[in-house]
Amino acid sequence: MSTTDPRVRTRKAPAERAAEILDAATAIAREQGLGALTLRAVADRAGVASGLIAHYQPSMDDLVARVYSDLVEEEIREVRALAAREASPAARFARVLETLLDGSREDLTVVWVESWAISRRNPALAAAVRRQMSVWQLLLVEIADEGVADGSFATAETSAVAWQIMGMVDGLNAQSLVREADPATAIAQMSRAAETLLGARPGSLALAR
Amino acid sequence: MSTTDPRVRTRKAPAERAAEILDAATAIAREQGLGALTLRAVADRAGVASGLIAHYQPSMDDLVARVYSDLVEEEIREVRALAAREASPAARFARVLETLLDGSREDLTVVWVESWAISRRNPALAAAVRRQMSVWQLLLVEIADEGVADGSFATAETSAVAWQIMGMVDGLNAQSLVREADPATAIAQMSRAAETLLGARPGSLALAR
DNA sequence: CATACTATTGATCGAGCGATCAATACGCGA
DNA sequence: TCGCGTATTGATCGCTCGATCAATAGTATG
Repeated sequence: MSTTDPRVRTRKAPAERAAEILDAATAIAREQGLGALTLRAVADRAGVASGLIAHYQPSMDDLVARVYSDLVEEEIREVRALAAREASPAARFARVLETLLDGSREDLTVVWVESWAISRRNPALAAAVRRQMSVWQLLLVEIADEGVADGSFATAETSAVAWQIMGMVDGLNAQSLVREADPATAIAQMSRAAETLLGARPGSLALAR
Repeated sequence: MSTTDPRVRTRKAPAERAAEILDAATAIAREQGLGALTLRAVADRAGVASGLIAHYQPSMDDLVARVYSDLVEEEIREVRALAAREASPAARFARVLETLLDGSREDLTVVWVESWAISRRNPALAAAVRRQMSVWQLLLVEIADEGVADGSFATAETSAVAWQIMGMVDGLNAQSLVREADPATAIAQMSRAAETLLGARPGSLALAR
């Protein structure tokens, strides 16, 4: 029987290795949340020694912030793309609410909720959270402004309304982590609430099925 | 110069000591959140050896869950008392929303947000969170039912509406930890949204100032 | 006053964390 | 093909965590 030899080293281009490490970290965050992002966990997942992680990512705090940003950025891009396929501002807004609340993104909700707590002791993450919240809000403001422009919404405060709706959605998702609830009900109620805040015609944010 | 003698032991009645430890733990949670609740931190705060904490609280997970429950229970009691002073169901509901969103309970919001994240690795806390969420929801349902009974609200779904409003409020509070916002705006918008969901007359949940 | 009970102490264990670093060996350019 | 640069390894440090436990000393009881 052969003793387990020291690991065969495979030497890769720095950029390639860095990407692998980031991929491994991202996968862990998706599956187990940001709290599971430890030096050794990432090393195991990437199949390298722990020291190599530190070589490419001198600070774990920064890595956590980076992974968080990448994940949320991708989510925003996806949601934006889904919204863009709808014909009207009202339909776009409705699609965003539905996509965020349909329960299909639980892994991201875990990341999101953990980010609030971890931010308190990770300044880099705190900054990233603030940044990505602004990006989210901007997406909602854009659609809201379009709705105001074409007359389907009526509010002078799209910015404040966007923040409000965003907070509400986040809370409902966080709640869904603890208590299983029917997504359809949450979507329907959130849509009605959004209609009120946006000054949209009642029912105009209900999903056409 | 005298060497620092071993600590003078003060022996107290078990019930008294247990209460002191719980008080120390509660104070830490209020000031620094549930994440700061460590064996040694509680021992320092209570002025006793670390081993004594373990003597009275064999599991830190349980202590965290207990402290969480106590804090939330007290908050619910306070909010309930404030609501009870209002004359009508609509005024009571409005008072609850205002109290929860006026930004004066940031320490509890930190506890609340951390509880979601820590629950994922602390089953006792997870159970406590579910339990207290139900208590919160029950308070809202009670007021909502009273409103339906006296005709000021019109919805067949007070239970679902209560869950929804609770989630929304939690999300807005969590958001306020990261982004400073005007509480008055959040309260006004949340009230309008709640009117829609409860089937209340527009403006009936606005605060009488 | 003597004794037994137990509240209390503080050292200790094992685990996990981020970070550091000397040693090693891979692979490209000369 | 050789040698150098550096990617990579894995041991190690210092720290904090929850938990455990033998030793100690208050206090009540007889």
